[in-house]
Amino acid sequence: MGQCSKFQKSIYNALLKIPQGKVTTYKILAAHLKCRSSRAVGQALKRNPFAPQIPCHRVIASDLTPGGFKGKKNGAAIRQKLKLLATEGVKFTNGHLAEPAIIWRFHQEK
DNA sequence: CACCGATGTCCAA
DNA sequence: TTGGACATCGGTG
Repeated sequence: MGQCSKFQKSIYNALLKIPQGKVTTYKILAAHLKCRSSRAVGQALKRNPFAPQIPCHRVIASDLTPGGFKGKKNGAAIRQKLKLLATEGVKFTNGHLAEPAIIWRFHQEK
């Protein structure tokens, strides 16, 4: 972790607060970090050297599509992401999140 | 549906 | 120190 910037530490710390079975979005996460660019968050996650110990797979896009995983926006990596999420009880149907109600918003801390 | 600009951060030269 | 590249988003045509 010594190689990580404060920004990345904040991201990883926030990720660890997401309960199993819930997901958040790049935008929500960015807002929680007081960062106006969700893109910056996505780039940090791509660089995440600790996947999947740090649950970067619990972050999806705002339109409820899976987003990316392991640097890829589609392909085997995404299938693995969906599989991981399925293991945690998060289901996707027809390419989008089945139950938007499980989206984790940081405002309630529990 | 496709394109484009705004936005914060990281990395290589 | 600087210029491009991003696991994005929202607006617009």
